[in-house]
Amino acid sequence: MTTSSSNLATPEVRTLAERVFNQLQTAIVRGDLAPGSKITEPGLSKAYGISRGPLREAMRRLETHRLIERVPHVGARVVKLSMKELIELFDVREALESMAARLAAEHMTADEIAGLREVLDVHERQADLRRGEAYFQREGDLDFHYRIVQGSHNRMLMTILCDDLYYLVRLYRTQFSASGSRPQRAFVEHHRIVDAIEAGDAELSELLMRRHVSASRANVAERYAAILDQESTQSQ
Amino acid sequence: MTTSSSNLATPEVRTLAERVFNQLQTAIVRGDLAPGSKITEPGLSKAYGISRGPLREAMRRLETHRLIERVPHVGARVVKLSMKELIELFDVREALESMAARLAAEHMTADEIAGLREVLDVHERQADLRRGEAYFQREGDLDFHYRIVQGSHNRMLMTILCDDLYYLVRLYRTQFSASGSRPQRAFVEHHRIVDAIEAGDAELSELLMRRHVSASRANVAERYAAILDQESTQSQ
DNA sequence: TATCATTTAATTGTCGACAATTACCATGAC
DNA sequence: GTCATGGTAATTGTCGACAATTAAATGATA
Repeated sequence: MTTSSSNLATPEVRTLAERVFNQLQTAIVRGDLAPGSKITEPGLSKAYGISRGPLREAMRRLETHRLIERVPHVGARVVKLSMKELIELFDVREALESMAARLAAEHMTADEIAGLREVLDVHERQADLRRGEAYFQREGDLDFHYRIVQGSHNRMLMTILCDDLYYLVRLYRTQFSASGSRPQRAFVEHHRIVDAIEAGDAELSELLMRRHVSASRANVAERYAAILDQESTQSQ
Repeated sequence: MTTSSSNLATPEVRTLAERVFNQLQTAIVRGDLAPGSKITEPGLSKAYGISRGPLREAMRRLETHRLIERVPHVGARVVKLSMKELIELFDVREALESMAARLAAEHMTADEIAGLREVLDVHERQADLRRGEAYFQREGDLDFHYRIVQGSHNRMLMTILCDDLYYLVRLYRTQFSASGSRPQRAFVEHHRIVDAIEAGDAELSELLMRRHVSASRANVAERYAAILDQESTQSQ
């Protein structure tokens, strides 16, 4: 709905399970379903007006996307990212996205590169309009990374990153209410990455993307440490 | 059953769906269910003596592990790896396993390193016994990679590599009847990787593992090209 | 004979009910 | 007062049947 389109290619809802999966997925990412809260099959079944059959299928899909955690005979809970898991997520992203950047430099078409530059332009224009507001930038940032992964022309990479991990990235951004971290720096880095890709320099593209993700992780870790510090000072 | 234990930590079959999932998983990896063959819910339901409910759950788990492919309202087929997808798999492995090696060099405990060396010893002893036979070596090779991933202490990495991709690796080895490729080279590479990990040299561990996987991919690609060549000469 | 439309069979999607397991709560013993 | 034990309620796991969709088979027409 609010996404900048282009990437989210309407998952073709052909079945009840798919529809409810989408609804639940957005509900979790948006925070409507609180992290760590228990979700019960009869409850959701009534809430969404479907039987437990397709609902279980939707829940299993949520589980594979790591948005909920299920225990046999016990139940399911909405995932609650810890700092440790967040760092883990960044490490995996660093590995996969740097590889994606390398492959993108080798396989990306002229059209795809043009589209990538367009994303950067929109990105920058929004930055001029509203300096502080980083809401749209976040989606734009995701769109940028999204397109590079697609440019790798590696379907397995696309599945793991776009279908699995990026949901977690968005979930983290709502859970930690992560606001604009380091916009200007990210701009520059994005530009350099695109330059390297356009030049067909696989090695450089990989290196720059690796640094980019790594810097993002360091920034998040720093911010989180600050929050922890602040909380311990307040409460105790 | 035939695996060298240690890693495969008995998935605790607490439900029918889990049991059937394990049975189907081994059946697919062993090739009892032919690649590309269509599997039907009533068929499997009767074959395994369970209703379609838990069977569908098992099938969905197979789908998330990329062992079958499902199309809504149409059906499911056992996955059939193409050469393109195989290369994709290697690229993803290169990215993730090199990261795993880096993290292993930083976080692996002394006990874990000792276990790793033990695997190498067994590996080498078997190589002395039977030069040509590479059957056990393959499992040993997987065990080696498995332990390094676990040594990374990154749960997300472990899930993606061990729970998802390694099933595909084993499937590929049966589908392409990949026999011992380059045992002596792999030995040396394995040893050097462990040395780097033990020395705590993250950079070197990462580099060596990257080269190791990359060499493996090159080897597979070369062999496959040879097979294709041979087939085209024979049939046409 | 080839192509298209219609029918038909089979498979998947969905539903409601029953059984098994688990968690919670109350009661009682130490 | 704390811990163990039993019972009860709720949730998950499983099943069989019905509805919807798809693919194949049959027949009709150009």
